[in-house]
Amino acid sequence: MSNYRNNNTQQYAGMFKALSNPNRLQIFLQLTQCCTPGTVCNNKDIEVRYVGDLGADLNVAASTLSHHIKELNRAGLIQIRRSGQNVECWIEPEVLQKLSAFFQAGQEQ
Amino acid sequence: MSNYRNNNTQQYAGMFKALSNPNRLQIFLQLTQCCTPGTVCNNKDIEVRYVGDLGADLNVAASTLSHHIKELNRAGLIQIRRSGQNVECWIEPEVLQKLSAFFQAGQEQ
DNA sequence: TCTGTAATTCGACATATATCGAAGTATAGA
DNA sequence: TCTATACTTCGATATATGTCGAATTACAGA
Repeated sequence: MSNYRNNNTQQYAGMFKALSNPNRLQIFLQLTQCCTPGTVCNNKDIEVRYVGDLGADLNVAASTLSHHIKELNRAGLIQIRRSGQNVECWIEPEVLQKLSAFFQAGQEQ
Repeated sequence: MSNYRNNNTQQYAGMFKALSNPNRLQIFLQLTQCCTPGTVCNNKDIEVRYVGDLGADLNVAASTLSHHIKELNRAGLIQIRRSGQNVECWIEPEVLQKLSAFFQAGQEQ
């Protein structure tokens, strides 16, 4: 047993732990939605959202939201960057590719 | 926001929670390995293992192993069936497809 | 029926986590 | 410099989780 997945068990377990909380999963899913309803999608754009917006329909305290953002970032799932008063969040496409491939690896043989 | 992923947030969060424990993730990964080292793979076979074997290199008590198997099953990630003294475990291929697609959905647009 | 192996259930316990509110920091704008 | 907004940090707390060992159940074989 020694393929790339088994060598990174801790890392993946950390990602899944971050996604195991329904509120965090919602935040993550919002960041995977590439365009706001009614607009045209553009392949090349990476969707960026502000922390505050991500928590808008989540019904948690600001401090809790901040905590969740930090956890997602720590797990390597999202990137964050301050922009004035706001903090921008986004997902690097490689993260989604990596996770998708993780579950495909078992199917291909 | 209303695609198939967002409508099943709880279900997916449950799966990720099950995979968030390193020992459970190891068990899951073992079940995705379709053939034992040195043998020839066969597409058509679903890999089945006994509970005891899955815990062989895990260093947890039998009761803990049993608990983890139950959690994985409860999350819908693995199937179990008693076979004599042993209990067989396996992953339905659709589960892997579903999880892989979950992370692909954000990339395709 | 007895024995041994495989697995589960149960109760206990230490640790981790989700959440909150209060207080603090960072930034923009008047 | 003052104020408002966005976000973070901190401490507290209730709840969930991972783990164990002991006891129990399921089954196979002598």
